[in-house]
Amino acid sequence: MDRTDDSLIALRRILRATELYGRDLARDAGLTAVQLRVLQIVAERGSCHPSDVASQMGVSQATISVLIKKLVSYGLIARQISATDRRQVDLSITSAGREKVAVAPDALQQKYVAQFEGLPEWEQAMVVSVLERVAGMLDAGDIDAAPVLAVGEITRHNGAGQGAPTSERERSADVPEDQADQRKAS
Amino acid sequence: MDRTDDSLIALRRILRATELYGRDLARDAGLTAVQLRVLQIVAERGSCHPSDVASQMGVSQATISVLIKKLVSYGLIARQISATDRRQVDLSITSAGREKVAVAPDALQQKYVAQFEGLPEWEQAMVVSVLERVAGMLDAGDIDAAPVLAVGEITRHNGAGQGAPTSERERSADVPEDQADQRKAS
DNA sequence: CACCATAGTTCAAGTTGCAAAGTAATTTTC
DNA sequence: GAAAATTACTTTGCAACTTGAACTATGGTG
Repeated sequence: MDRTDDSLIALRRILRATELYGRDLARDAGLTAVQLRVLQIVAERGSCHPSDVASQMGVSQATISVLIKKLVSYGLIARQISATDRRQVDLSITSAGREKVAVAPDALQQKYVAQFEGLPEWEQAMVVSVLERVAGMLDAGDIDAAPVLAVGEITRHNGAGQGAPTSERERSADVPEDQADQRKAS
Repeated sequence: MDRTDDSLIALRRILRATELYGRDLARDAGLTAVQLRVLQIVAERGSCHPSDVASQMGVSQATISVLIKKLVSYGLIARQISATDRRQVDLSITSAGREKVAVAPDALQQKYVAQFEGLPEWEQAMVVSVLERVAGMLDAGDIDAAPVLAVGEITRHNGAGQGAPTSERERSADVPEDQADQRKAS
C-alpha cells in the first residue's frame, strides 16, 4: 500500500508547508500566527462573538479571551457589548485591523492561488474534487458549528501589496489595563 | 463559481480537521501534539539526530533540545552519544515510546487510511497525484534546505542551521528534578 | 426570588518557540 | 600542532499560546 503512504506524506507536506509559511507571514505583519488567524476570522465574519471564534479555531474561550484582549490593545479589533444580550460581546475589526489583514494575506492564498489558477480547467476541477473528498474523509463527523469558512475574498487578487510589511512587533504591549472593557470595572 | 475558493475551503477543512484531531489524539496518549510528533519522527526514522528532527519539524535546535529532554525524562526515547562523532547524539525510541506511538497512531492515519484504502485503485491514484501536486505548490518543492521561495518577501531569518554533525555532552544522569510524571489531561 | 445556565474574564501553571550564550568535539588553517 | 573556525547540542531568559478553575455579570425558569 505505498499509495496510502504516498498520500499521507503529501498530506503532511501540505500541513507542514502551510504551518511554516503561515508563521513567517504573521511575523511579517508583526503578529503571531494565532493572532493573525483570529484577526482573519473576525474580518471574514464582519461581526461575531468570542465564542464563535473559539469554536472555529478549536480552542477554549479562555484562550480567545486572552488573544482578543491583546488584539484590542493593539487597536486591531474592537469590543462592544451586545445590545440584545449584555453577556455577549460583539467583535468587529477596526480599520487598522483591516489593513493588517490586507498586508498579510492568508498563507494559503499567497502561495497557492496563483498556481491553482494557472492550471487548466479540467485539472482545477480534479483538484477541487479530490480535496473535497479528502476533507470529507478527515472531518466526517465533526463538521462542527462553523459553516466552514466563508473565505471568499479577503483581498485575494491583490498580488501587489506586501511591499512594506509593517513590522513592529515588540510593542511592549500589555498593561493595557482595561480600557475598552466596558463591562465590569465600573 | 470560483473553483479557487472551493479548493481553498477544502484545503482549510483538511488543515483544521487534522489539527484538531491531532490534538485530541496526543491528549489521549498523555502527550502534547508536538511531543507526539517528535516521538513519531524518531519512531519512523529508527535512529536519528536532534538536528534531523528539528529540520523535519521546522523548528530550531533549541526547541528540539527541550522537547527531547522531556521525552527522555518520560522514558519514551533514549539518547546516546554517537560513536563516530561524539558531538552528535543518536536518538532512539524505547519500548515504552513505541507503545505510545502504537496507541496513538498518526493523527491522519486513524481517520483517513481506512477510507482511502476503500477507494478504487484509479481513485487512489488520482488522490495521490492531486495531493502531491498541491503539496508541491505549497512547499516550494522542497523541505529541508529550502532554497527560500522567492515570492518577494521575506525577512525569514530562517534559523536552524541544521546540518548533521554531532555533539556530545553526557546523556542521562542529567535531568535533575523533573518529575517524569506528566500532567494527565483530564 | 432562588436557581441554574450562558458568555466572558482572570489567574496560575504548563507547553512551545526562539535568540543568545555556552560547552564540547571536530575540522581547518597557518 | 596549536589557534581559529565550525558543528552539534544544551541552557537560559523571555514572549506567547493554552487551558482548567474560579469568578462576574446577565438571562431564563419555575
